[in-house]
Amino acid sequence: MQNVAEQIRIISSGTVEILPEGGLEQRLTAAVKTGRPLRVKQGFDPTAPDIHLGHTVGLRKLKQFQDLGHTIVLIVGDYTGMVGDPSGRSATRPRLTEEQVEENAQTYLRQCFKVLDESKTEVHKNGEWFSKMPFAEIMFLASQITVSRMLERDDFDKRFKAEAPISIHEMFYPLMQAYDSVAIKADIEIGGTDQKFNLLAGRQIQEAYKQPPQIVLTLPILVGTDGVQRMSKSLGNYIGVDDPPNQIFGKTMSIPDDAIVQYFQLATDLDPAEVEKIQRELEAGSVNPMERKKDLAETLVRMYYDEATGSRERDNFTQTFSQKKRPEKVDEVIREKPGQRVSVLTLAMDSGFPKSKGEARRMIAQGGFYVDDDRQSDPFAELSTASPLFVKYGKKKFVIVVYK
RNA sequence: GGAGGGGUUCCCGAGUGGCCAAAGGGAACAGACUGUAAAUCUGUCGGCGAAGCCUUCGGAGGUUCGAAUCCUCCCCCCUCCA
Repeated sequence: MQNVAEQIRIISSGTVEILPEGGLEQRLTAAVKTGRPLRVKQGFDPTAPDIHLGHTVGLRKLKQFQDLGHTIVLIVGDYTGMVGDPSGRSATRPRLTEEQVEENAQTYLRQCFKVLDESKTEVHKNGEWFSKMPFAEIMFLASQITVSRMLERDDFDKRFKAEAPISIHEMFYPLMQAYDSVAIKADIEIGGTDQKFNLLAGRQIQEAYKQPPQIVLTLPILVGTDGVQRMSKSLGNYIGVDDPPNQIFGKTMSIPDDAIVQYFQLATDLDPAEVEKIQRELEAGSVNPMERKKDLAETLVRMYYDEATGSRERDNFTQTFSQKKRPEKVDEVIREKPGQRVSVLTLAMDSGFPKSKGEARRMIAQGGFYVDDDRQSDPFAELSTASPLFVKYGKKKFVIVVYK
């Protein structure tokens, strides 16, 4: 295990807050002295099984802990998932079946292990303890926190002031998450800044159970591809670690230029000094943001695939969108068609892209439909079906239609 | 239990008898431009066709020449009082 100062340097990089001050140093010192690694916890809801770059901010922090020899404990919130973290608009979530939870958890974990080392990760479902918890215990838990304290939590506070409904069971969410820390004897829990309240509740509940309160470490929230709202699956502005390489590359290219630096900071392993350099370049306008964004996109593809794929996607993107040439790989569809000719409109439909004929007509009318690199603006023009037709529908959709 | 408010096209949200396939915004998509699937500007944005027609405004009925708009019943959501 490395010396304490070095560990602190690594761990605290990129964090927003570490509470309480000095607590981390104490724990690490004790860990080094006794040779007992720290238990570092993070939980997740099994409701949305796809992890995206936003999640990787935390996961990459966990990986750092792991590399320093500490133990990572992931909590699958099958019971907390029944409540749903009350941050969204809907207070209650549909209850998932056990199989769904299991399936989501497996998918989720598989993706987590694109970042974390599976062999050094401990995984628990919180149903392990909550399914057996007697009511008396629940009452004890609930007695540890007051309503007014609960109302300090940002979203409760807002909803309370707005006279929006807050269900009692929602207030159990922080308590449950807190109890998870008791159950697994967490030394540290990490989460996004939005998790601060829940993380601190963990400290309080651990004390009630006569455990040393965990260190709380918060991390910045990554913005989504829209550059405004937090990255989330439900907002549809996410880049998933399971996305195919061209998607990771393309979606990254679609983030606003302003977000480039933040992505480098939070989603890649690029040295902070390098990131600063990029920031200065961009601010000074001495570099084309597109180039830096391509660097970013390539880096991300490399992280979740490999080096060759990264540079291949870069070339492919440049070729397809800057030079408007055909992409490297184009799928083929085969259609039955008697006779030698098809109308442009039929071909558009046969490409499989339009949701309706109206949409296809619009696309053609707007000049977004190409066959063999020629723009087709007349839906009734006829084309020969003798050879395969290379179809470009809009700017991102390509296919080769073969008639037989 | 009582009183009141509400359910509109992907989302938010206007519309209270015909001019409504339904304002406005967002998202999305296309085009132009460009240094990008950035930004900006313009356009499109229920379905099928040439004009026109068909389906849509929580559900089922009804009034009317005509309803998202009025009536009846039902379902769901929210707020307040108790």
